[in-house]
Amino acid sequence: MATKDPQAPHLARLAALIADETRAACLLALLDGRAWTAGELARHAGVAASTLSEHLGKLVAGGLLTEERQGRHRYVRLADARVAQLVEDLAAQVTPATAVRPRNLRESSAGSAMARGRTCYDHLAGRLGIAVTDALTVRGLLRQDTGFALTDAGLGWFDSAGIHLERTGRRPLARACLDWTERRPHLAGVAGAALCRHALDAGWCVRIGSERAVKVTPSGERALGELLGIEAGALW
Amino acid sequence: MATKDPQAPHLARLAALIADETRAACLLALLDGRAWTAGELARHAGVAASTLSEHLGKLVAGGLLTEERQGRHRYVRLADARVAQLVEDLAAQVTPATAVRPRNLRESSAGSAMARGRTCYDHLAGRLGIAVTDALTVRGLLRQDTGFALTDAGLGWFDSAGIHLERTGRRPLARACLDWTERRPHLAGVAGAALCRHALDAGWCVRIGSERAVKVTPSGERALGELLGIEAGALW
DNA sequence: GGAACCTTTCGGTGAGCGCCGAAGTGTCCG
DNA sequence: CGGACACTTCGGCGCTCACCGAAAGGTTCC
Repeated sequence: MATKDPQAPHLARLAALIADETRAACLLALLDGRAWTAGELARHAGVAASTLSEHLGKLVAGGLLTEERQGRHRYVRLADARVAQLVEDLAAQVTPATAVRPRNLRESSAGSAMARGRTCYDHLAGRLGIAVTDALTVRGLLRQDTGFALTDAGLGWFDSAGIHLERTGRRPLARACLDWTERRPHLAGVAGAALCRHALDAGWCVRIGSERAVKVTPSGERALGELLGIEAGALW
Repeated sequence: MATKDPQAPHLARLAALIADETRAACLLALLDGRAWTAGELARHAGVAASTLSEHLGKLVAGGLLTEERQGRHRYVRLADARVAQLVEDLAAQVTPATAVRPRNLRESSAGSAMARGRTCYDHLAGRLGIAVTDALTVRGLLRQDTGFALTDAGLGWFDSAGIHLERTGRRPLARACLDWTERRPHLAGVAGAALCRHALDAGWCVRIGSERAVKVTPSGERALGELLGIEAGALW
């Protein structure tokens, strides 16, 4: 019959971009939301620079990455929030099935820093992200029982905290993103991104090293306690 | 360095399952939410039965499909709503980039029936799905401006319409699913599934042939008009 | 201009995988 | 019991693609 859905080739091509271990490692690394150079990614993935260059060509051509050339460097980042969401969703689908266990102390401590707090593209994740999401929920600022949306009180909270929510085109104000360490949804979307940016700008938390992991500062603990009633214990 | 994210191999393996055109065609066909036999899928995809058998083995082993043997038939369906969502999300990512245009009259009329109304795994999609979602929104039953969630009035509406919403484990009551013909979100999740099931049970709409497409019946037009104020014109 | 550096292009190699047809297993039905 | 049917297993073929090293193209800095 060979009817086949006309979407099938396109779907397969998109999945094929992610179906290579080296490219997958690049996409996961780029989930930190920042731009990496081709060389950094090559070292991270453990392949020759020439090999990685070809991979980047495919990912850019496929629309998953955007590039920005600066001098002799090629900076590359995830194309947009939709791509980030896609990679997150795929990663979340995979984690429950085959639990990722650390094999040595180094991985273990790096893993626990990631589990404590990290960025997930442009919003907060890990126990930190969950703590914030839960605090918003119990205070009636975020509604999770019938879906996932900010309440009117929630809009007011962002306003009074001085965090501006730009109602841009298609991106939803609030969206659930499945946390792959906590296995529960945390806040993403415009509000999640704005909150994360504010947290970094205001020094509530800082990045650890050059990875995705973040840690809460003393002033951040104070701010989260005052604004959301989060106790320091919830962040460990 | 060869550090690499430990998730990378798993992510790549999952994507590889979808990265084959024949398997992608199967997954898209199975988006109708029903169980297909191996033979049906082989004919649909245009490959030998032996080839398809191997594909099904991989998809089942990978957790994307579940199988149910009945006599000499092997029935197979999407494993759960999460898998369906994943396939939908990938398909939605692909469609905007390369617009799928019908090439002949047959595809075109089949396409327009699909565009008018169809099921998307277990909920309504196409102009029908959008019309329902919009009607819920303008009546204050569904909130889309700050996320995507039913309102308290919305819970009451479902109750008074006699549609029971089972608050099961992890699945959200309401979730946005991007419609790939309308390019806008429609209602998915527990509420979307319950509404679709009720619409089929109550004869509001019926399936066309053996595909995903559905059409609204005269009694369905009446019911949608009375319960949600949807005019018949919005369904064409 | 020359040296160091990042990236890209190119040829060649090897492994993986989708495909088929033929043969085998199991089920249903007359 | 025997034939039709649905599916699976197996061997073999051919293509795709990730990988590398060597060489070339640009950029920056001295």
